[in-house]
Amino acid sequence: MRWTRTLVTTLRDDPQEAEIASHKLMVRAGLIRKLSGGLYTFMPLGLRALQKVAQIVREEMNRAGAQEILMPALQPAELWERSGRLAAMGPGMFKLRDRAERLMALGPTHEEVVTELLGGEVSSYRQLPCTVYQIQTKFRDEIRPRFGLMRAKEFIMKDAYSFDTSLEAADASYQAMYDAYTRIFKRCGLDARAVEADTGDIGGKWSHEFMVLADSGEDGVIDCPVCGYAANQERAERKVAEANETCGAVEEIATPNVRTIDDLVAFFACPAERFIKTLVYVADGKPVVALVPGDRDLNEHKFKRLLGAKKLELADDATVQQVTGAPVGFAGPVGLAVPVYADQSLKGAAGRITGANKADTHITNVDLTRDATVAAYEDLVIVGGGDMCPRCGKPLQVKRGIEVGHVFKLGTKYTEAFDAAYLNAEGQRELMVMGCYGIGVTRTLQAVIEQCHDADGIAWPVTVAPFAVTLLLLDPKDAAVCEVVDTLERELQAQGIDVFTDDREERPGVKFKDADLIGCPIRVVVGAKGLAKGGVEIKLRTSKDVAIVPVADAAADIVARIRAMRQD
RNA sequence: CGGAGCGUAGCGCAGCCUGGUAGCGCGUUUGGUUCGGGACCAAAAGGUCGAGGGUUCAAUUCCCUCCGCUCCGACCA
Repeated sequence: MRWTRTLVTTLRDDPQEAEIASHKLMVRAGLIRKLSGGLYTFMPLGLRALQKVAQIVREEMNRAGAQEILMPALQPAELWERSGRLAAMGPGMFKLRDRAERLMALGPTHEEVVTELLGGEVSSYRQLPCTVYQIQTKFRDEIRPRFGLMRAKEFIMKDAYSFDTSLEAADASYQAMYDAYTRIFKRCGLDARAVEADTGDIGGKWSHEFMVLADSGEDGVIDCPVCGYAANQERAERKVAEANETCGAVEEIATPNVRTIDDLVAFFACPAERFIKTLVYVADGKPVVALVPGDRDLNEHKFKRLLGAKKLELADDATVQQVTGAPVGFAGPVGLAVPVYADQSLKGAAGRITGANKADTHITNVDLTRDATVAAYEDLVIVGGGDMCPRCGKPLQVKRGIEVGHVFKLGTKYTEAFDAAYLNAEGQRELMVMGCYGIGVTRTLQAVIEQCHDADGIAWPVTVAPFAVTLLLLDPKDAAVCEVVDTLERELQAQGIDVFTDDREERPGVKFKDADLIGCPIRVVVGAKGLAKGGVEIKLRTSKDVAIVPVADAAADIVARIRAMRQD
């Protein structure tokens, strides 16, 4: 392909809207253009790279035995009512009405559609197991679209769904997808790892996320360097020792205007972990209280899961006043009429300081077991670096990660809602057991750039590069140079190699800079000077070495280099 | 939605505080000199100063409302 015949406009300056490297580079290299918040056009170079990623996904899905289908993005909302997710998704789902005023939705995911579909198609155990997938545009009315393609309102997802006769069989389907994911991210040149994850709204019991480690990642990843335990920070657990403390009688202390943990630390001259933070929440309309050590934050995901609540939010000031009888800042666990849950690290805690449920007052020498009624001691805090690994007890590390894929074991949550049953060998109806598996294809593309770039631009892995080769035509008016370029292009294309030729009337410096920015793995320079020195110049994007190769050997040399890169 | 900031030419920005209707760099067009790591000279095109309202003789500038965008939190591939 020739640059002068292609819509590729590179930018010298970083776009004002972009914050992270991959987003800046995608805009600067002319891969994407923004239409509006969270909505992007793929330009020719960006689309080529996207299609490379999609093709890798497709090949590995097929290899894992999944069948490609394509479901409608536009779906009747009634389907979502049946699964109960119309409410659960809430404003996160794009909704509209057709001319008959029927409520429709733009699919944010496809569990409902696929379960309805397979429920009708599968009637016998002989048809199982069955895994289907699609690569399709999804719509989510994100509260805050961010970082270009990382969190967009419209994005391309590969979603796969497995249907099995039993939990054991479903485990095998899950493992097949897990393995396929590992291969997909490796082939994309990504350093991705699977971590234990929270299941969120999709539901189900168990899930793994595939994380690309990057400082710009939106998720915290907890990682044990000793035993290999890895989990999303939302789910990560820790090992704690029980407190087993004792103390004297409770004492009231006047603490006018001392509300926050920082205030308390200053007032009592005592470390934050000696305080008990009392948090009032409202779970599905009912107030509940969570206790965590003063130096820790509550993990709302864990609390929500423990309560089995659909909705959990921090109580407003009026509710706090009602529950504790005191203004915000003086809540404590003693004498509350609502259920109280405490972090496991507070089991046996005594001699602690907490709110007195009375304005401008705290109490000391609190023994939780003696003075309060705690419904349960459970793991409730956000695990951080330095906490102990739940498996081996060694210190954990925190890293940042980009979630590029997620695999779930769903069980029968959806097959039950849609009565998706089959007849087993004994002729009895049984619900199919499901799994679902997503890859953010557009996000994966950006993650590749986030991981593969330097100060000069993108450094594509050969497997997803929009072109394997950029050919710089340095002297477009020199007939000999043009002929070499024509021949090389032909020879490489005959071998199935994508070549992007910079045939613009630009000075060499401009072409070098743009070639680095766009970042194709191999750069070939054809110019009068080079030819005089004996041939064309071949350089890898990731190396400084330049090889001068005779024109006659150039094509073979390039092909060999690409093969070598594909091997890695 | 809560908090912070921004909106001036295709892109990146200045001007606004202290009103007198716009300027710089990049890019684009034309001509010339250049030509191996983002050249130089000359000329030119390109702007409802986000939208609406208010104050004023006069608003890009001051005030109000709305819209859009970006960043920090809850959602997620």
